[in-house]
Amino acid sequence: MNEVVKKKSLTAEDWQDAALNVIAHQGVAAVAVEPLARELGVTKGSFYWHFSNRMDLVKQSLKKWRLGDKKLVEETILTIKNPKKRLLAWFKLSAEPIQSHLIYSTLLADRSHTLISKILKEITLERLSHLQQSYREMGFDEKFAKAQSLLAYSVYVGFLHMSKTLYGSLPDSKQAEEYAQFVAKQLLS
Amino acid sequence: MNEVVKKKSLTAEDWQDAALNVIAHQGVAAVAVEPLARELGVTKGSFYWHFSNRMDLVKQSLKKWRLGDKKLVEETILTIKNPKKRLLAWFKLSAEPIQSHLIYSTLLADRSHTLISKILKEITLERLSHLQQSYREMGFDEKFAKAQSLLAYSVYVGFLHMSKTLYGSLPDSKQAEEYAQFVAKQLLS
DNA sequence: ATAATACCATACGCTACAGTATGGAGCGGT
DNA sequence: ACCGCTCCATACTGTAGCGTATGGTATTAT
Repeated sequence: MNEVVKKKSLTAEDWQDAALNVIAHQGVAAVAVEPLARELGVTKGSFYWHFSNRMDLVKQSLKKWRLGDKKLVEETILTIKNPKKRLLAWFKLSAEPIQSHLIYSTLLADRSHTLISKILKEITLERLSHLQQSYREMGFDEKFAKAQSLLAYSVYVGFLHMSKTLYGSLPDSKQAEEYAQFVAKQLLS
Repeated sequence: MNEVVKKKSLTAEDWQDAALNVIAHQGVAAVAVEPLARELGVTKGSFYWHFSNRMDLVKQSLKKWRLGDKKLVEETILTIKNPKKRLLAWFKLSAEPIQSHLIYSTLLADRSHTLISKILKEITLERLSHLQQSYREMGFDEKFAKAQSLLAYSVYVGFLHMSKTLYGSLPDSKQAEEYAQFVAKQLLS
C-alpha cells in the first residue's frame, strides 16, 4: 500500500526508521520490539536477527538520526559564508516542521538512559558552538556571543515544545516563516 | 529518617508528592504503583485504598501541581503593579530551580495521554496571556506583544530543557540571576 | 468494652513485553 | 541438485506491573 515496491525482507534501517518515528511521537520508552514488529508486519524473530536487543535498536536509531541531522546542517547552513545570513537560515530551518526536530525535543525531556543524556549534551554543545561562532563573526565579543547564542538556542528548543503543545504539531511553512522573521529581528540585530 | 515525625499512615497527598517527584525526573510513564509503594514503605493495598487506579493518581497529582504553581505565580508575580517589574520578576522566577518547572518541562514532551495535552495547552495559554498583558501594559501594540510574549515564553521553556541537558539540573541561584538579567535586557527593552 | 471505620498486607489472576531456542522457507552459488 | 546463508515464524521462559479480593490490625466513636 504505502510502498511502491513491496519488499520481501526488512533491513536494519527499516527498523531504525520505525523506531525513530516512535521516538519522535511517543518517546524512547515507547520503543518496544513486539509492537514495532506488528507494525512492520513481521514477528520479533526478525528483530533479533538484526539487533541484539532493544537498547541496541535505540542506539543505532539515534546514531542514524544524528548523522542525518548533521549532514543536513552542514549542507544547508554551514556552507553559507555570511554569518548573519547563516544565522537567519538556521532560524528558518529551526521552525521547519521536520521529524528531526521532533526527535530532538522529545529526547530533551527523556531521562531514561545515560546514553541519551550523553548524546544530547554533545549535540547541544555542538550547535551552541556554531551559533556562538556566527555571532562572533558578526563582530560581537565573546561574552555577548555566548549569552546570545544560548538565548537563541533556548528560543529554538522552547518553540519546538510550544508548537507541539499548542497545535499538536509543528507550524506550517507560512507560520514558520513569519515567526523566524520575528525572531531574527529580535535576536539578530 | 527523613521525617521528623514518623507518621503511622499515609495520606493521598503523600502519594501525590511521590508521584510528582517521579514525574519531574522520569516522566509520567514512570509513575508505577508498585515501585511507588516500595518507595513509601507500604504495599499497593494502601494505594488502592486512596486511589481508584494509576491514572487517577496522575490526574490528582497534576491537579495539585497546577494549583500550587498557580498560587505561587499569583502571589509573587501578579501582585506586582509595574508591568516591567512584573516581567522581570517572572524572568527571575523562570530561572529558579524549583520542582514545578521540572514537571512542566517534562510534561511538554509527554504525548502519552490526551489529559496531559489538554492540561498543558490550558496552562501554556494562560501564561502566554499574562505575559502578553504585561507587554501591552508596557505600551506595545497587540501584535508585537503577542509575538514578543511567545518569544519570551519560548526562552523560558527552552532554557528549562537546556539546563537539564547541559548541567543535569537547573542552574544555581547565581547563574539563574545572571541569565535572567541578560534575557530581560534582550527581551524587555 | 465493643462496634465501626480507616488503613494496609497478602495472595491471586492477567497482560504485555524482553529475550532465547529452534526450525524452516527461499535464495544464490557451485 | 545440493549446500549454506539470509531472513523470519513459532514456541517457549521469565519478569514487571495492573487491578481485585479478602482478611487483619489499629484507631476512633459510642
